[in-house]
Amino acid sequence: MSKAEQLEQIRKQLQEAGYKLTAQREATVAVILECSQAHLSAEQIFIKTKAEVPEIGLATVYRTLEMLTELHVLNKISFVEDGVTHYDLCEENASQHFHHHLLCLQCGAIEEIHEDLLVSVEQTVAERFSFAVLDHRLTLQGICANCQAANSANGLPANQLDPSKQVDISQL
Amino acid sequence: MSKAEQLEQIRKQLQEAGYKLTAQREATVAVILECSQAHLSAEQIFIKTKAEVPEIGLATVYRTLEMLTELHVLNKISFVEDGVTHYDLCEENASQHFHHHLLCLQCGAIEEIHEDLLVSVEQTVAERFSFAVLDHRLTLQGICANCQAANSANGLPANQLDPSKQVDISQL
DNA sequence: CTATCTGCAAACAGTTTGCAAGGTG
DNA sequence: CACCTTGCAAACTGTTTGCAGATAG
Repeated sequence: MSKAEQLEQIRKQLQEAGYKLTAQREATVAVILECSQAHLSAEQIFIKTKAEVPEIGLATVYRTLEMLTELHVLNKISFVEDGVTHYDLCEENASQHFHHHLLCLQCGAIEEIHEDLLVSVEQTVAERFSFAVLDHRLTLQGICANCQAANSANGLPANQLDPSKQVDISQL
Repeated sequence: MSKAEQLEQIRKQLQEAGYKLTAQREATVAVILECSQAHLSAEQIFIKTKAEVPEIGLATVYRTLEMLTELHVLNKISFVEDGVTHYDLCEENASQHFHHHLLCLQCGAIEEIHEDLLVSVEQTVAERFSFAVLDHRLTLQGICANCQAANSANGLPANQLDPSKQVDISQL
């Protein structure tokens, strides 16, 4: 599905839910689609949207994000426990199951995995704990391929954190 | 390992790291050990500690929690994206791998699973994405056994959320 | 005795809310 | 034209910090 189609679909969802189509909302949605891989925070979305629609206020962005979360267009997430909420675009298809994330502890990069790796895990839990699984949140923390290569090049163990290279993840 | 032994061990860790053993810190650690299953927030820990040591201040609790997190005695977590950090006691044994959580979306109960269910998942990711996994965060969201039973008793589908029973998870 | 630690209050950052003005359907 | 939506500023919440006095080692 193309960006334009996605935007059109979200627009329709808003309308069906009885919301009005304002310039601010469209611009916000456009920014979110544009940067869907970036896991932006509200503030970051605000700044990017303000570049398009300068008269927008931060409160409106928050209200729009809240709205989109209710409509299951977005998911709130926080990888780092720094009190900042980031927003993640939901998959457009039927599967309500949330995708997984790989968080590089060295460079802070976040990669998404869209295969569902937890089918058997969820089955195990359902059986062993009588727990009916509806969704999941999985983040694997480690070192991405790039940083492994960089570490090797510097004569360091590839699969161990290089503290000198480590960025402050809470700044992301 | 008993509570007393754990407390003793943490006390030793503090000392070795060059921290002083104050009454406030001991009381805070005691509360955390006491309620290790409850995933308390800083405020909740403060209230329980103040019951023991009334002259303690909230800032001290925050500073102690920060300290214990650095010493890898605690882990910061947030199941619900409400901006409140909760604290989770680390396993005392060698395995640095974080345990998993089952979050009941109906009653808000949180169960811990201490078996590592992700060995094969991590292997898959390592191979397919060249990602060196160091740790993980997994929360399975669904309906606990209790709520399933309650739903059944009320003639509702056991494995589907009963909205009328749903508590505000962000209040936990 | 000295460096660390404490409580308090003020400062902070992210988010939410009340309100009057503006815009959509 | 009625109601929704907006921007602004003020309020709020969880957390952090500066400081003078208290305290552990």
